[in-house]
Amino acid sequence: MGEEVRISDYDVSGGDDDDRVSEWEAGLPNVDDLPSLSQLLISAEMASAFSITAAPHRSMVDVDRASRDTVSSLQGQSQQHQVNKLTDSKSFSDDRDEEMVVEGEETFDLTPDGSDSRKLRRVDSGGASGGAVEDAHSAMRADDTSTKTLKRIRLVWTPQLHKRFVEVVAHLGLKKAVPKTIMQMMNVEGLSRENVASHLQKYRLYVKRMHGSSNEAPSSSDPLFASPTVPKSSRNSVSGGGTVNPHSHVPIPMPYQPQMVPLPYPPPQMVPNQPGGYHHGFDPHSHPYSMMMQPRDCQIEVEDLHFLKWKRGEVYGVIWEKCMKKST
DNA sequence: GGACGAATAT
DNA sequence: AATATTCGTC
Repeated sequence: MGEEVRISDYDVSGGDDDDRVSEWEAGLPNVDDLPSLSQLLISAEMASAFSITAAPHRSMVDVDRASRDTVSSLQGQSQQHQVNKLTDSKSFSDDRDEEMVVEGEETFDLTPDGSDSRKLRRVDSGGASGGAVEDAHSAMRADDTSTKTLKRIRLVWTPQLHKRFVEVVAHLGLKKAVPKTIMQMMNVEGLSRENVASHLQKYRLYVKRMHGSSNEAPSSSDPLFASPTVPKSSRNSVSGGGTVNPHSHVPIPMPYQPQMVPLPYPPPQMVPNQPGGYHHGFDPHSHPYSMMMQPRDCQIEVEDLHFLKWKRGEVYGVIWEKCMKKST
């Protein structure tokens, strides 16, 4: 349902764009209607009062260059921007007890330019050199599917991203949690299997390490471990609701800052990065896999997971939840 | 040949 | 330390 929208959003086939461009151009004001760029729009007094100086004259070349710079910088920054946005937005966590307000449309997007970036990587392992510099025009063209010269930039696993990762791994169980599956279930645009594999490797090491040291809560040594979730009890079979998730291991979170704000799974989403036939991210009807751990506050651990059904970006129901007081 | 996971590189 | 890349294996 949402998929078609996404697909059209990322449609890069030329025809439609041409129409829209000409439509857009038709709506532009006539040259005669536009004031000269050099024309003063405010009085001289006003200008001096606000220390406004006249902008230097700009030629078409300057304007063109500036717009290219803007485009290329946007392409370069968009990923970091997205990541930062995720990091910043929820800093004021207000924990709701019931009534988890979740914006179903919230979506991760790590794609630098909104188009297929998964294939961008190492197009030129040996050659390297002026890829990004080369043809500015091709960079501006909407159809970038052939010019994959952008290098995938280093992914930062924000607490939000990691949280979703942990949720998915917990849902799958450590056995079925393999990179590709995780990647698909995380449903994050621009997230590659390699990204997940690397993170998963670290995660497994962490789990192993935690398993060895019988005690949970590394406490003082690792302040980042102030995780609100439950590392222990991954062994005991899940009480209540058993059928839905046979392996509802309580996830062992990695040392990241606690994330109190529930970050919902977005509705299944077309991942434009996926090659060819992959567009079925996940079917929400047959797989109500969305779940989240939502610690209320520091005193409460979440024993089991909250499973939510998603449909058209809305929560249909909480299947179960179970919390338990921390014994301290 | 693709996916996985461990080893290794950055 | 975190993440990416390589490489042997299935």
